[in-house]
Amino acid sequence: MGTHDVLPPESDAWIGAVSAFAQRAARYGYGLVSTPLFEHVEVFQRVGEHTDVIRKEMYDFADKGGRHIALRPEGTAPVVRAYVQHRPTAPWKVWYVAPNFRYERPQRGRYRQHWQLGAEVLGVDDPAVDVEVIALAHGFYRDLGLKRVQLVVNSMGDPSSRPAYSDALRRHFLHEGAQFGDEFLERARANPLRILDSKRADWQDVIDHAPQLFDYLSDESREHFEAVQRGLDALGIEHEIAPRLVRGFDYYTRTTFEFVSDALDAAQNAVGGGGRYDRLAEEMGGPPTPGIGFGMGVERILIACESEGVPPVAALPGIEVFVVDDLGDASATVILQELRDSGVGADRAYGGRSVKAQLKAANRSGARFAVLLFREEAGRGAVVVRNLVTSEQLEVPREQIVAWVLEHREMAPS
RNA sequence: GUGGCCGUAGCUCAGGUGGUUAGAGCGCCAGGUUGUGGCCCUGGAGGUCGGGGGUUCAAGUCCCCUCGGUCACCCCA
Repeated sequence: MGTHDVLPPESDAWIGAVSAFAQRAARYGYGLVSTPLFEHVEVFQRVGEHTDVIRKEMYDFADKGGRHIALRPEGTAPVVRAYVQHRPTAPWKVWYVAPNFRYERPQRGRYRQHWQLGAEVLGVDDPAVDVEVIALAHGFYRDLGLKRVQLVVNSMGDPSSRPAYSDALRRHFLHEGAQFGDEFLERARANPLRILDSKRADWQDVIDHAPQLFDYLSDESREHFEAVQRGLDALGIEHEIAPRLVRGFDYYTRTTFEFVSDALDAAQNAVGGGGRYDRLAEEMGGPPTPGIGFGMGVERILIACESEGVPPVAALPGIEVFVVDDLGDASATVILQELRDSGVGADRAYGGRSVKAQLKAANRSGARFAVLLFREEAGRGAVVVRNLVTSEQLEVPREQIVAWVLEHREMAPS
């Protein structure tokens, strides 16, 4: 099916990555937005009829009411739809973590269902927000400890400058690429920008000699792009200008960017990307509203983290105490609840197994202490505490066990 | 959508040219202490050999179909 499950303990890395992003996004004033897993297909068709995502990767179907539904293939369109629908006051700064679906053959770093972390800002045209959004993504990669992630940026121009460039490109490709067959010519006619980012070796020569987008930028777009670059420079964020970076969606205007990792193998090396989409809200029936955002693939980020040897760590309590029960009454249950209520990670074995087997489980749990409940000590109102690291053992009054653990949990390295 | 490789115990894998009860390591469970883990020793559980069909006296081993996984192309997160 091209889907996959995420199980413990690997899922700890997911919690680590998602919470790191949530923390950073919150520091920038972004709130969480959650949109449905599916939308009317029209919502996604705004991303561009000539894109692969729409042409061949849409996971769509008819529901029982005959509606044409599509599972979300990307994160921006639903967020813009929600903006148009609810009209929150600008600037609207939101982040999300959500599954995306694309009907394509899976391979390493590419899945039919994959998760994206992302952020969007609507209602602001200021290049400062372009810089902020890029800095947010950049900072997140740094939080994770990724060092082999590079930023590439480009400007797609605005609606006033794009048509002239598009025409020039089309003329170039139709003239120089006649030998490449129908697919090339069709793309050249319909959307010549789509050819620019092709990785096909036999097309490269013609692409290399294509007209440059920079030569067609309007003054406004040029100034905007330069302001973005100045902002990145001021933050010390290294970036490379990639004149042929056009990205996979047709809605982009002006700033586009992509983060690539050389820790990932060749083709699937993008760990995040995004750009400005100043016309999208209007195309969805809302007021003219500039917007910018990005999406990052969680699975790819985790592959990159693994490759760089920096797996994200979840800030969650581990098991500190393991209760070994030789009484068979409710004592273990009560002590466990007291410990857990007090903020202590505590676990037990089930099924009335032998003390030996329970201690084996205690050892496996990683707990530093075992609390053993025996009839003899219980008779004088006490329990046995065993340090599983040092094998030291002592008796502690039953009613003092939680206090004892709270007092000793920070001590002794385990 | 196109192409390559692969599918044997929970995991990683052995199982020349088809031939009696399909194996190993790790993991799991139990015992070696009457109430005690990690090391060690002993034993045990666990497998429709992905599924279906076919060839054959006989198939995990050959053929076909199918499902699944994986990698690559296109392109992207």
